[in-house]
Amino acid sequence: MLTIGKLGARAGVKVPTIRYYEQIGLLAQAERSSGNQRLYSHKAMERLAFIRHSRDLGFTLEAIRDLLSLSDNPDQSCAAADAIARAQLAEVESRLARLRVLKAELERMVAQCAGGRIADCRVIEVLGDHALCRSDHRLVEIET
Amino acid sequence: MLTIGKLGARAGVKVPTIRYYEQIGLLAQAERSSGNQRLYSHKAMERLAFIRHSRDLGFTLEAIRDLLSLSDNPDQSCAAADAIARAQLAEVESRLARLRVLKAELERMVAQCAGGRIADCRVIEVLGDHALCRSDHRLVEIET
DNA sequence: CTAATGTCTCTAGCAACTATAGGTTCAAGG
DNA sequence: CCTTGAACCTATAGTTGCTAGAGACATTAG
Repeated sequence: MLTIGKLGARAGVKVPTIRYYEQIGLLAQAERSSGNQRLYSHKAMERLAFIRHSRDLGFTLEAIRDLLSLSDNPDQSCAAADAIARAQLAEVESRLARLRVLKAELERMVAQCAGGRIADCRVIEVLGDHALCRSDHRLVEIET
Repeated sequence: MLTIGKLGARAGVKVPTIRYYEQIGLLAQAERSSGNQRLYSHKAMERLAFIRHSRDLGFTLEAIRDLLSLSDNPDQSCAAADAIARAQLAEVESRLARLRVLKAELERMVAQCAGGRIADCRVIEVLGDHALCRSDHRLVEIET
């Protein structure tokens, strides 16, 4: 059995984060030692590694909660797990698209800054007037 | 003069968000009507548009605070504004790089799922075992 | 045995909003 | 002129995913 510190070191998760996961019910309440310290089995470590890995891949804790409950029922269809992963992929793709536009805009802003005074600076100008942007990186429509 | 609702509609910012910006001092306290309702000038709208646009481009409120104080003092050098934009660009580039790795990993995961039972599900399996991943996306920070 | 480290609980804080409750003001229809 | 309903007001609490701190108890190395 592992103490919480060793578990954290092994799974790459900070100790308060493990306690937080237990608090929100993502991890079951850990066994306790005679001195009331948490003790973890190898199985608990696998579960934590699963969570850690999913977080690395950008899944929300809510999605991970669903994925965990799926993996606890191995006889169900995996369509639900597949759907969660696909949704995450779509989310990542949309973020990528938006960031690419943003990067182009920032590069343009930086390239055009001639190093003069603020009054001439395109950074301020571009940020103050959306019409000066080449592309529409806005996420929400403006109502007039 | 615009009421807060019209200002929000025009600038594409929700009403509580505008009040929040005032509360944290990003916007000055608005003038009030005889009935104590906030009233905004065209100038206030430009400032809000500047904030909105900067948020769209991924600047934090702290960076925006700096940019605003720069644009309020137009006779300074624009080196500071340029530095903020450059830092933002570097941040965006690193986020892009990380998201590209995630996307590849998610695509691989989803593509391998044969659609059977959870017990055979590649998605669950990969999430549980980082060694099945092609890239070490774990070394990068989680912010996406 | 003692000192250092690890662990415990509890509370509060972070960004950047968003939501709710309970009240006031304003503009338009009858 | 009056009423209705939308828009406004304040204040507080909730969101996500942790992180930090305080003060007390447990364990371990020397």
